[in-house]
Amino acid sequence: MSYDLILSNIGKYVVLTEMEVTFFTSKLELMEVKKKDFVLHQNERCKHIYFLNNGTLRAFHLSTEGKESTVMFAIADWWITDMHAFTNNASSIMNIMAVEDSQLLALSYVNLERIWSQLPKFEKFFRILLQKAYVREQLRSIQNLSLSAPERYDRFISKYPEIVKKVTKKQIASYLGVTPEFLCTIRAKNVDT
Amino acid sequence: MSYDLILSNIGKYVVLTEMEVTFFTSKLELMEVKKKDFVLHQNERCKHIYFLNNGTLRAFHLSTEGKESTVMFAIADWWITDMHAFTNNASSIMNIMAVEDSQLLALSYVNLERIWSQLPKFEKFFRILLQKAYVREQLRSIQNLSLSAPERYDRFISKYPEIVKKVTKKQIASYLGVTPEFLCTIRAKNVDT
DNA sequence: AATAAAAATTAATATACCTTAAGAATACTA
DNA sequence: TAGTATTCTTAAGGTATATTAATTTTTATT
Repeated sequence: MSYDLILSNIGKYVVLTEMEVTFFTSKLELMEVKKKDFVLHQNERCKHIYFLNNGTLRAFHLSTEGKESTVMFAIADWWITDMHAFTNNASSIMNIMAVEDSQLLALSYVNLERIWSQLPKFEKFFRILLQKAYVREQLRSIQNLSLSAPERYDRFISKYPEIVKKVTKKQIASYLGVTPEFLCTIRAKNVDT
Repeated sequence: MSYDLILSNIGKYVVLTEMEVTFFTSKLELMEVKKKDFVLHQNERCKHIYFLNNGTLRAFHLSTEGKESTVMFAIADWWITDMHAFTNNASSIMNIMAVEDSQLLALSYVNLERIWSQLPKFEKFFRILLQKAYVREQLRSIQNLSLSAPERYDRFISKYPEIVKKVTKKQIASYLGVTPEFLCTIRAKNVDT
């Protein structure tokens, strides 16, 4: 069933009653997207937060010069959205696109606010989710500042082996902040990978 | 009084009763630190989250090669901690040091858990706090990937003018991920700043 | 006020990473 | 299945930023 994964994801941090499960799942919309479909377009409103049942998504910022910067990848069991645009009803600074055919559960901000007000447990759950997201992003900043590109690549492949299987080298390069050509020379020197 | 600022900070997002204020403030410890005092040492446990009443703090990671990377600055009305170490009772990956004499309110994790369990409003407050921290950090990642050093410097001084007044150029350089020498040449070209 | 220490500046040289370009390998599409 | 587009790879040359070092300015200490 489509809700097993999301319920076990939430169940890691809070325990829900049957009624709470019913209320919560009634707010979810199941979505199927094809490879290369846009889940979110940059500069448009971001109405939903998405949970990945399966597949792979990529969030990327497109600069005025046409340069892509990958903000994050998401695979099964991950949540993804443009958090600023989502929580402030602002226009988004990133695109979210399917790397492969994917199945998502979408939750609108309007519904999330209803959930928060009726089920305070979800405030706790999202607090924990955001705590982990913040820690992850802060660690990324530290590593961007303190490590060379080859070191960042090594950490990436050992930290996210499942993502490495799904996305192109070019996309990894744009996450690490190097050109695909330079990532290639990095890999040529790493005899192993 | 020492609690005015923190209560107005919290009051922006949740409304507290008098009893809740009393309960919450009873968990805070007032601390005074002198310039260059360590509030947190890297590799040690991080027991507290800190709210700045006044002064300036800097969080920085020290690599094995001795290179400093500034993770964040905090001025009056900001919260600061090593979030990973704090929430997981893990050893910290950063130092937090006073840039100038500062007055802090410290809240231990043990007490924060008591507050969360007794006052669910504080789950909401921290959810919002973490949401903003995550968005800020994600934006920083995007800018590190997509902008040149001079552009990053321009954004920094226009986004954080109050911090610019308090910290050294060297510290700003280590936040931007450039050497102090290079920041200097950037500034020399910017006729204005 | 004098001295020491740290930060800021400037400049020469070095290097990590980028740009451009072209060919080879994979992956899509008709 | 061929044809086309995309990604990956390799290499030459270029640029942004680092390194080293020396000087000046600012800040801290006695």
